[in-house]
Amino acid sequence: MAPPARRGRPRSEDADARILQAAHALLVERGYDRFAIDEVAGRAAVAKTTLYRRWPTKDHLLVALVAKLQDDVEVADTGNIRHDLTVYLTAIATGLDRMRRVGRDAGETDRSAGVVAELVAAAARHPDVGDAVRGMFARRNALPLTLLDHARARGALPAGTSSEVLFDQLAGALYYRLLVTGRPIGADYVEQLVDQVLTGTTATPTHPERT
Amino acid sequence: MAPPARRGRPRSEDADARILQAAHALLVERGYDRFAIDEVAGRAAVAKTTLYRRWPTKDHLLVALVAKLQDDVEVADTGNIRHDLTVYLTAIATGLDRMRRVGRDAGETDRSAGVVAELVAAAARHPDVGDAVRGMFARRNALPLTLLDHARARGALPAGTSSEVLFDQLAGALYYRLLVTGRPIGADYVEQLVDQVLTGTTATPTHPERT
Amino acid sequence: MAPPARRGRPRSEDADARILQAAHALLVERGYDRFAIDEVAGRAAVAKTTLYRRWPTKDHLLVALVAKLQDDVEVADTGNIRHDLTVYLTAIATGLDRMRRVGRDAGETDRSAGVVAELVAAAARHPDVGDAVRGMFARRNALPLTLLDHARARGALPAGTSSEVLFDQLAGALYYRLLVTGRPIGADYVEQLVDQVLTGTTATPTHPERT
Amino acid sequence: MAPPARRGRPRSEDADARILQAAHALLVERGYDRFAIDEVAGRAAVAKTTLYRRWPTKDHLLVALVAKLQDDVEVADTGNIRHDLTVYLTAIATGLDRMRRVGRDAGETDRSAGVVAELVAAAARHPDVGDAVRGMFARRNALPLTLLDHARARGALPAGTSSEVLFDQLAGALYYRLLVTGRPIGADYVEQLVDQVLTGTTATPTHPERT
DNA sequence: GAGTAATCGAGACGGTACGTCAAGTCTTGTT
DNA sequence: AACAAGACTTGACGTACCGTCTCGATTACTC
Repeated sequence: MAPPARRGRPRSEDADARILQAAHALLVERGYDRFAIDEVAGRAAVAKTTLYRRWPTKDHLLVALVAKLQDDVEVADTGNIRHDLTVYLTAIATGLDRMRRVGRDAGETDRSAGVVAELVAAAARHPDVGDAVRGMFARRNALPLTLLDHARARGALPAGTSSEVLFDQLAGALYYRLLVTGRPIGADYVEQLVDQVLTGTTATPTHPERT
Repeated sequence: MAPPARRGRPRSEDADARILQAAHALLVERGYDRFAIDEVAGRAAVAKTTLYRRWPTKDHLLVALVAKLQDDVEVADTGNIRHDLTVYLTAIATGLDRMRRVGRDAGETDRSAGVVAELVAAAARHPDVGDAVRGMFARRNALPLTLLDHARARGALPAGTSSEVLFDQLAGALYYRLLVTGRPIGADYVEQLVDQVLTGTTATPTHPERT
Repeated sequence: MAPPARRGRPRSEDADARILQAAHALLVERGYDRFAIDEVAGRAAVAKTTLYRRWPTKDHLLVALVAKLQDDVEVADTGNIRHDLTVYLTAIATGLDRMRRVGRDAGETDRSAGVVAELVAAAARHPDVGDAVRGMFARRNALPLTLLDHARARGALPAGTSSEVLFDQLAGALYYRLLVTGRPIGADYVEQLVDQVLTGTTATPTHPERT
Repeated sequence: MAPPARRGRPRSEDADARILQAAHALLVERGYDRFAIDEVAGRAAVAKTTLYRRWPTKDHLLVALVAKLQDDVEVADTGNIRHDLTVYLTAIATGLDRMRRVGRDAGETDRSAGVVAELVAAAARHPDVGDAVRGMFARRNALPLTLLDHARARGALPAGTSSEVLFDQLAGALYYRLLVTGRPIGADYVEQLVDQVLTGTTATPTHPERT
């Protein structure tokens, strides 16, 4: 079946691009508050109507933007769960760290959470934004979860372990640091975290692993 | 030493109380957006300036409010780390759950994070609010951390374990669920979480523990 | 030539009208202090921004309002300068007297200058308001000035007389009474004033005048 | 009779002086709006209470201040009315010109009326301020009025002339220029004004006068 | 010299309005 | 239809200044 023929002038894809680009620039410059839709439109040389036709809310635009920025983290299943997790979480941590700096002057050293926090708040404000955000995370975490499933299947994790809970422990620790305690999330932290989460669970691997 | 002589009319403690009370009521009724400073002042029968003299921002008021609401969670050190942690985390989870419902109609079932998310965002927006929030959490978490330290000291946790990282795994998982994935945080989840975190670590305790 | 193509939504003339009307009503009711922009907007059923887009200040609004209220005083050149001036000045005096009562309860007998004084003060505060006010008066006084010019041309005034200075004497006396001494400005006063100003000047008219 | 013995601490005359001085400085710097009582008190190193105990209102302070600034214009009765008036009015004009510049940057060329306009408006707002202002002017104008009376008595002015109306013509013209038309008030203007007012009236003097 | 009474400095307070800002909608004419 | 431009509604924000009040500390006069 043919798609229902659209009538009238088609939407400009160029506008989409310009808007997102302008929004990105502004977000980086200023952070989410002091981020005005009017100015995004202005910079994108686009009417506000055009913008609102695409994203009904400032928060919606934010999610769309973050979703686009979200570089797809590669997940390799090398068979060494400890190594694979470390790589994956380090990538996440790096991304978070980049975001937390958004909208702040270089010199500022406050350990704040920036855009991620606003994203979370936006998700809390609008149900549909929440759905979008959760969907984004679900898609993103699908691969690491199967990674854990595979590890358990081959005996690298105890049978009773829940992949989901295990992943909560890992990702949760990262976000907790970022959003709540504000403590730094360096490579050493990630390693220690993975170590400690897998301690005992991998103490008696069915298959030997390269450490 | 004499207390530094106060000059000028002292601040009305009554006003403080009335403001916080009004703010609390309004927050519960409406949630953080649709929570207007003007109205708080109005309900507290206080001039807006009086309010702003104390808290320069809506966000500042929020933190002050949450800090006051924060009922001190009791931590008992029974010697059974698994049990103590479960009790503690359950208390936290219950508190979070209560907060997430703030400002929503009873019927609403969206799994959103409400006030906590806004708190986190507020912390990200203003450095000083961030400091306050982090301080609040630090104070709150001090006791459970020593709990873990004691447990390790008596051999209930492996020597190499970092209390802090361990706590991140636990609290982090809770906040991650609340703020990011939005999945429910029931008693069963808390139990499974504690179990899994202590798995292996407590598999070979130096001292036997009363279950 | 084509009129410069208007872009965007045109300003609502309806809003203009409603604002001025509301402002007028409120000014008459209350006087210039106790005249709140918020309430003008409210009564006009217009957003405050809509009002501020047109007049950036309470003072600007006032001038615009007074300029509109300013009923054009008819000036007839009957050839009898004494008569014509008396008529004109009486009209002015009546207008001033009406304005001075604006915003006062009927019973109040204080001899104050009301709106005119505020208008003058507003002109002193903002350069652009001053320009507007001066322009308003210039337009208004143009006719009587030519009246005087004609009178001098036909010999009803001495050749050396400056119309402008003469007019200052007349109008000035009125405003001086209104704003400074606060003494009443009745029909008899106007007549005496005109008499005295023209005394001697018209003692030896070149052309006879009808009294 | 002895004055009723005052009880309690006497008012500090020093405070009076400091307040007026500070008010003067601030008025000159800023003009009447942007002239904040708080700042006057601050500069005078005086509590606001102390200030308000003396002048119940900003406007009252203004009048008191202007009254003090008002340098007493000398009036000499030389017998030459034209000359005496010119001298007197020139003094007034100079004073007005000084006041109109108050609170403006040197470069500003707008012809506005500054403090005088505010004084007039203040008089219009508060009845008692109005009384004070009118009293001030009455005292000030008493001498020139008797000057005119004397001139009429000795035949230098026609018998039917009203001194008051005549003075209105003179002073009125000055204030009209200052407050309404904003045109300059130079020495030449004053001379022309006096000339024109006395024209005809002094055309047939009983006693000859030195021109 | 111990009251008594008013003043003083400091600064919080209630109140009122101001002018601003940003979000999201609507109305033009144009493409 | 979508678009650019820009006016519109709504709602809140944070500020400014006024004039009042409440402290504790002075500073006189009086008894």
